[in-house]
Amino acid sequence: MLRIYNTLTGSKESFESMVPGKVRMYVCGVTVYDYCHIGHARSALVFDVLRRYLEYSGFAVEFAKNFTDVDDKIIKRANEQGVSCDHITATYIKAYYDDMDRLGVRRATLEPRATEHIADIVALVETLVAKGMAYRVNGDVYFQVDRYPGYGRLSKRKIDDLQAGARVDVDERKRHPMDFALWKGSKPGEPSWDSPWGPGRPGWHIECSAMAMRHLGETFDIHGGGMDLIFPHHENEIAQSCGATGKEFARYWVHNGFVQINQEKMSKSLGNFFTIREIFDKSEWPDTVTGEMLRYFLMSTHYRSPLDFSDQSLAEAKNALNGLYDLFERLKEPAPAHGAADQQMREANTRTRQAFTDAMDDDLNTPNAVAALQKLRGEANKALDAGLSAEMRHAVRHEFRSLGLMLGLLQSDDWQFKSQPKQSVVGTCADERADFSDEEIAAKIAERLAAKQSKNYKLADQLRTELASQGITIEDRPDGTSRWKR
RNA sequence: GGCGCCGUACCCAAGUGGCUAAGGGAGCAGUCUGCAAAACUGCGAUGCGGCGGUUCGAACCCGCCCGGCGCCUCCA
Repeated sequence: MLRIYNTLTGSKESFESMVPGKVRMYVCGVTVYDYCHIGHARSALVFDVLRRYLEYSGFAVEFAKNFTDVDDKIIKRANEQGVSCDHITATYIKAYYDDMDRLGVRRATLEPRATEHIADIVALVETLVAKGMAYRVNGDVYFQVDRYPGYGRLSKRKIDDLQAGARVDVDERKRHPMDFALWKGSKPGEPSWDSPWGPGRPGWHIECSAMAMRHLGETFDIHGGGMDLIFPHHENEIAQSCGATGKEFARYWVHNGFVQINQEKMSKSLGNFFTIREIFDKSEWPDTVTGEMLRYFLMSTHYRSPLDFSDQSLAEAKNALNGLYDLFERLKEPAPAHGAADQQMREANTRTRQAFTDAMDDDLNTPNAVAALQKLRGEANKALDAGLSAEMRHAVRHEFRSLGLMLGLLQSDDWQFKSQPKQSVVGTCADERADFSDEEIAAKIAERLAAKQSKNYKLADQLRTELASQGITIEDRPDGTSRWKR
């Protein structure tokens, strides 16, 4: 039974879906005006894992993740580049998919866009106006926060405590400083749609309410996003949604913590952010390996804690994964029909699955879940020393694959091969390395093997040194063959 | 000013009242190896920012202090 931290109540609660066997969740996606950074990756991954775990737990998951494709920032970016808003959004939606695919983030079952739901949005705003919860100022429509008595219950704030205008000028036309735009009259040249209040476009918060209600119903199970969305975005979603329907909006509010750089929030204003593609481009490993490194890294800290990104932590994730994949290689070796350690291994598998699901049930405690996998690695290696049958070896690999699937890890069959660094393409270093083709390396290795067999170790070592000078490392295997990597 | 979070070994990171404080990385030692590399095995905090308090018992609860951070504005 999953227990999950609900921001609304401030405590871990047993998760019970409204409809048995079915979960409906909505996660705030991205505003498509720029490339995604690691913070976006973390959020996407957290909810990808939540979705995977719910599915493992037997739920059919209806998962909506939106694209905000009409917004001030998009308009600004389009004007800067002298292109249309459509061009901007198309560009960054494509980039988003590229990034998410490399991270192994599964597509949501529904991916609504704000511009495709203008009619829903207008209808929702009309309802709020009719109920007296929203008012018109020229071509704009504002939500009046003091008409919704529950305002502040998600972010635990009182309206009076909010220092409106502390860092931004208050719009004098608003009745209360915290009132927010549901509909914005548009200026010439901006994207606009007809409405009862004249040509305009949606405010930021209303699209999520409209799309969630359209696709998941007026009340649904889980609503998620980054911590920073708690206020004002999600607070406002609740106000306008509950205000319109008189029903609860989402039942469980789930928020992930930030990615930081040197203990500080990563943000564009501080200029200390890394885009996802930047990490892949800079990585010396192939994309599949880099993607798994990132996933492992992001899973090794609890989703609600802040997490510090660095090259070192990424390298540690790589090394930790190496240990797992090395075990998988060992498991592939020829094995007897019966093993002395089969029984204890079987028990270890069972124990691990229990520990893993216990960890996941406890508010998605992925660090503990990963620890359970690592513990099984040690047990499997010891069992291997004591003797494991072919069947049991297969069962162990299957256990890792099955549990790893919930985290999107450990699915590769040829990681060792793939984890050779990708070939450099530019720079003097690469030019030197390009001296040896794969064929030449193979020839050198064969030559060295022959030298070894005739116990001409001097020559063998000389060949190894020669290859090492080109950045090629040789590993001898027990059967006398050698493998190499750059 | 309001609301909130964090401080656990060299580094990362679980644990939040009671068996020997998970797990990973690094390091060190050993096994294997012609020598290496890789791998495997072993070792590692009498203590959980500090000081008090509650309790039979606290890393975990309470208070104060020190240090760091977030939200209150667009932000994952």
